[in-house]
Amino acid sequence: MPPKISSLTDHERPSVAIDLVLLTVRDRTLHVLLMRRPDQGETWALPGGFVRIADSIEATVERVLRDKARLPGAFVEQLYTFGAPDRDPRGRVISVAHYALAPAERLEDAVCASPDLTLAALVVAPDGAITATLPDGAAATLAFDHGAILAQAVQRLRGKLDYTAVGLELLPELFTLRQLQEAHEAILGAPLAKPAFRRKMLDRGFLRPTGQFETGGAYRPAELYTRG
Amino acid sequence: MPPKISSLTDHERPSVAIDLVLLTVRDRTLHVLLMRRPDQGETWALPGGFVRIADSIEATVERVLRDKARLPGAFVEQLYTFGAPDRDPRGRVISVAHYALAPAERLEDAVCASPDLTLAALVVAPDGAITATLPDGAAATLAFDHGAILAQAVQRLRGKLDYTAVGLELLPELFTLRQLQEAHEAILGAPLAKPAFRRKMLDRGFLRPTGQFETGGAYRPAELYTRG
DNA sequence: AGAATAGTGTCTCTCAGACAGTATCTT
DNA sequence: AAGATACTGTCTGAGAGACACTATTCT
Repeated sequence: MPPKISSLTDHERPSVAIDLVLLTVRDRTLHVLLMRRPDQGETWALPGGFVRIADSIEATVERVLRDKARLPGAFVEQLYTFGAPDRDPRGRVISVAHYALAPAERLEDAVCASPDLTLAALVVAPDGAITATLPDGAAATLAFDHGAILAQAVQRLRGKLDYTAVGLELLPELFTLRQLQEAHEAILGAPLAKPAFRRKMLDRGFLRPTGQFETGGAYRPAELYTRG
Repeated sequence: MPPKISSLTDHERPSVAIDLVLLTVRDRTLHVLLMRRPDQGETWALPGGFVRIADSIEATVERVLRDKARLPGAFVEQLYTFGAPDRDPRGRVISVAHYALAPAERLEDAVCASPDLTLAALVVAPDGAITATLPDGAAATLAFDHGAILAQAVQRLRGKLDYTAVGLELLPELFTLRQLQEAHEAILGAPLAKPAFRRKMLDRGFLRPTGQFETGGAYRPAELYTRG
């Protein structure tokens, strides 16, 4: 019997999980959805779940998105697979990390529906280190290597902003160019020039004007756009 | 006992493997290292191996690189994790795919040392589909989902060419700008303008002139550069 | 001398950043 | 009318592509 086949049956196998970095923008600040971990003291964790033997990775992500974050159908992309032998003290767990984006309202609904969820603001230090700040102002202690996963998700998102329409996933159906620019600025942590931002977005054809305008504002209403 | 803990012990666990897309440039064409699979008929596969329970993913990659491809220390980066339940007919195997780059000479040495290895040229069809062509001119039949893994590796490499010095990994210690340009052109499948290419490479500081010149050429010798 | 390639100078076009200006809405 | 914001026109500088030119080596 060739050794390759025997490896399938003989060797002890690790558990495989997925973890989800669910990001949104609220109050001009990037936020992440965290779950309370009662078994780990006052630490917080990214929503996650084990990959069952008959499920694909994508199906597992969708299940976690539905059951733990109550956000089926959000934008998701695979991020990186973390497999250090000691990353989870409970045993050997390899985690296929994903990041997901959703409008703030949808995440707020999810947080209201479950007392174990919270939205933590991401504060970027001058040296680039990221701190997740809980609503009470305290810094969240993250379980396992979830801090590293979070940092990598933010980095990936920043890189994708330049050449994709990924920022649109953070906004509701109809939005103004100012909202989109504020979302970009929140992710990049730096201000952007308005005229250049407008031209770039419109020239690329990622969005389409609707002819409708925002209401309720104190000043001149801006036009509403949608994905196009 | 909370359900999270029980998942670690109760559930049936998948096998986890790594697969390696080992790329190089030879004769102005991108090539990939393939292994013969006697148990799968006349099909070819990417070098790979199972992640042992106490090994990290990186250690597994290094082991495969050393034992199967005989190329320790090559440039490697994680690519994507493939986890469709039916991707391997022998059982449930989740594969963390990586891609690696090495100079052609080093890969040719590895191929000479092992009769189960070959270098297949990657021919890109007008529609973008990639065919691995064996030295005898026949198209290689790839095992499992290795065709999809290969395609994704090429796509990632193309994207990285623009903003990183990743092309240098494909060349020997000393190289000319023409060699570097030919490597880029082989990966992109399109010709590049010489002056623009020179300026970009030199301005970015990725490489450093050595003052030495190539020898044995039929015409004017070009200066040799190295990483810097 | 001629051929082939190495390497450079210059023009243009595109695009991002910056600034200032005009337009339109609310109070 | 005043004030605030939406939206636009224009200048400038950086960088890529195209082209032509000079430089150097071998036959």
